[in-house]
Amino acid sequence: MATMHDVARLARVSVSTVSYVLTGTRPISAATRAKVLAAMAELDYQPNAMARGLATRRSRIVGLLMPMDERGLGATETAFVTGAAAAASAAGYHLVLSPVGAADLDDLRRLATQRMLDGVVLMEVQVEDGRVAALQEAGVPVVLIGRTGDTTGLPFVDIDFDQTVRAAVDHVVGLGHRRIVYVNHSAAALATGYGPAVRTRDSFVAAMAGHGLEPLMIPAEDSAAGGRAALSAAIEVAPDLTAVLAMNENAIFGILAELAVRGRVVPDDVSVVSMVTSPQVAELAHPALTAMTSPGAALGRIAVEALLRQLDGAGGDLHQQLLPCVLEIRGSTCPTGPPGS
Amino acid sequence: MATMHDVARLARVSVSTVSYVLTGTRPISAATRAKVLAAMAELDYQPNAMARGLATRRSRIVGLLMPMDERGLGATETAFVTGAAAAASAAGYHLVLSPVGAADLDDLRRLATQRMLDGVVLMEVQVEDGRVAALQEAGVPVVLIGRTGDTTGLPFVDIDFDQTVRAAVDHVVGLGHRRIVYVNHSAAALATGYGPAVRTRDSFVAAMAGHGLEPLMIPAEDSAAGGRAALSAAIEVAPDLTAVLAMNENAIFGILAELAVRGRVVPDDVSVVSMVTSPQVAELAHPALTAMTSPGAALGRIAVEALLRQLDGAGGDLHQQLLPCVLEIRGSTCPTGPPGS
DNA sequence: CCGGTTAGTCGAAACGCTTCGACAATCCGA
DNA sequence: TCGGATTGTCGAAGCGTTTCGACTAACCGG
Repeated sequence: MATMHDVARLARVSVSTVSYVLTGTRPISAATRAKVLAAMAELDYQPNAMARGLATRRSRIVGLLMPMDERGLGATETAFVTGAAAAASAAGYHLVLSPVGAADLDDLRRLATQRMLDGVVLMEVQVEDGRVAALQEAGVPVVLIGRTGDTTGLPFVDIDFDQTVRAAVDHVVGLGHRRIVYVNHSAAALATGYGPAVRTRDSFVAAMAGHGLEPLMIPAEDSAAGGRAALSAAIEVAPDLTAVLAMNENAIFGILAELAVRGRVVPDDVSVVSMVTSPQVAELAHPALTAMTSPGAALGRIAVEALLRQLDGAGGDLHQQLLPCVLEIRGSTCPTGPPGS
Repeated sequence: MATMHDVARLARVSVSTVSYVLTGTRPISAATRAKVLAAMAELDYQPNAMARGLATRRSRIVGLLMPMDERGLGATETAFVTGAAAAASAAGYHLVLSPVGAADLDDLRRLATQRMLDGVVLMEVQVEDGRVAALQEAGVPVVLIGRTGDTTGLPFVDIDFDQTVRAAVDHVVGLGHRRIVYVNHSAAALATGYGPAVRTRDSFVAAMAGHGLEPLMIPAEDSAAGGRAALSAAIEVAPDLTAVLAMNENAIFGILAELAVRGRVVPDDVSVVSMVTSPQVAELAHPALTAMTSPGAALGRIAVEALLRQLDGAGGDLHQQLLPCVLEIRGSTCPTGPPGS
């Protein structure tokens, strides 16, 4: 635990000189710099992060705020986290994981006011999200993964759900499908204004309308059982369906199971596309799922990078970005049979 | 951003008095305490975490160190993370996620010497893991999730792989199966001494021997494709196999797919048990998988709690704990048919 | 009624860094 | 050759806490 004092003494310079060598804030002669660096190496010196943080009023820590209520994270959210952690670490920042729900605004405020976090990335953003305002009041820079209803002045990165839904719809319509059902997130998610749920619903309606088709959406709990129930419900309403798009990472396996039970084979009888999915998950099913593959880790990375840029004052332009999901055709979709067959 | 000075001035007491009210280190009269608390409330005061950290030499931050090389985290590891985050947060600590691989020991040393972390939880521990020594040299308290080969003096929490494997083997043997193959993690994981891989291998051999059966283990890459390949290999060696135990969370779906392709139905022809798995994943398959369900979040929680206890000096006893996986019988296992049929 | 605790408070010195103002020495163009 | 920049270094004042020693006033047993 050598301190700067020790280094200074050993190098026979003043403490401030050591500091300048470290931060490059002022010019230092090559000779002195060498002496100081040698002393540092000899003492195995590492600056004390707390002291530096106190003096600079910057902790070099950013927070990743996510509600951790229910069942933990899906594969997609996990990718955000790892992407964010990697980006932070690459920039010499630390990433703290704060399980602070949309509910406990007081916890959030406390967290924000402690000045331990230079900024935060907010995950699982609701269309109306009190956390954003709370953080802004506390003067903590924020970047959203996802977005609120009104995004004016708010930096965010999100999946381009509209593009995603349209691409998926276009894909199956292009294959000849007409009777298409969209299995969304849960009714509860829809009700609380969970962005991905409401946005995809709206886009689905619009996309189907664009093709002159009737939109049929069914919400599903985020579990295999939920998926089975949803598919049963869908078949009830539209026995003649030939394609299902599913948003819900876990539900989709239930959907496949229920289709199998009912003797409808994928993709011959029913085409299935998984909506915001990692390749690994898509490969789990058999046949492998045609999917809109999510930008995953990139989202987390970009969010953190935007946040750091904002911190480094470079600021200027507001970072608002939508990342597309890209269609990867695997084995779960195919053209409809000849009409009338 | 009120400071302690502001509070002190408003309450007409000295700074140290405010501090004593906050920390309870010295007796304070009820009247003064009330004044101080009122002032804090009025100013919306929150202690500055950095300053406190500097003065106390304790950051109230613990690290979760995990290599984030490959494909990110599986569902099981994700559960560790969320469990750890929740536990830290509940204790008023912060949890930083540090993607520091087993390789970059220098990064680790730097991290450790910065005194930003009061202690760390180490994930994905190898049987020989240089990180442990590096951290101990730096004087940073550690708790492992997993364990090294020699655990003397090292606090850890791990899954009881021996119990898990035995329970799974006993289950299928009890159902009448004799020709049983174990699909392990990848050959690479085995080679680098990844604990779960080597330990389950050994336990499997022992458990099978205990039943007078021949152990057959096949490594598999951690992907659906890996699982398919592994099952093909298994059938090559043991065409008459009737049960497969699989460790590999992703591979297992490949195994199921390959079985389906080969016309072997689960569970009638082949019983399958998934080895260290979350219920959600087990429910994804159809039929739902009989599985040894992993302690998941509990592991992360317990690790952090043990670490914090260690930090609070309570210390004393070394925390070494193995958590069992519990067998949950679902649809993927059943008794063998009548002999000779 | 007196010396010794104890309760309650204060001031000042850390903690380990950054940064500002000052100062000496060197440089350069006129 | 001189005066103003520039370069390189130092000392000291923070940053916002905790904590130690000291002090006062009240308390208590003998």
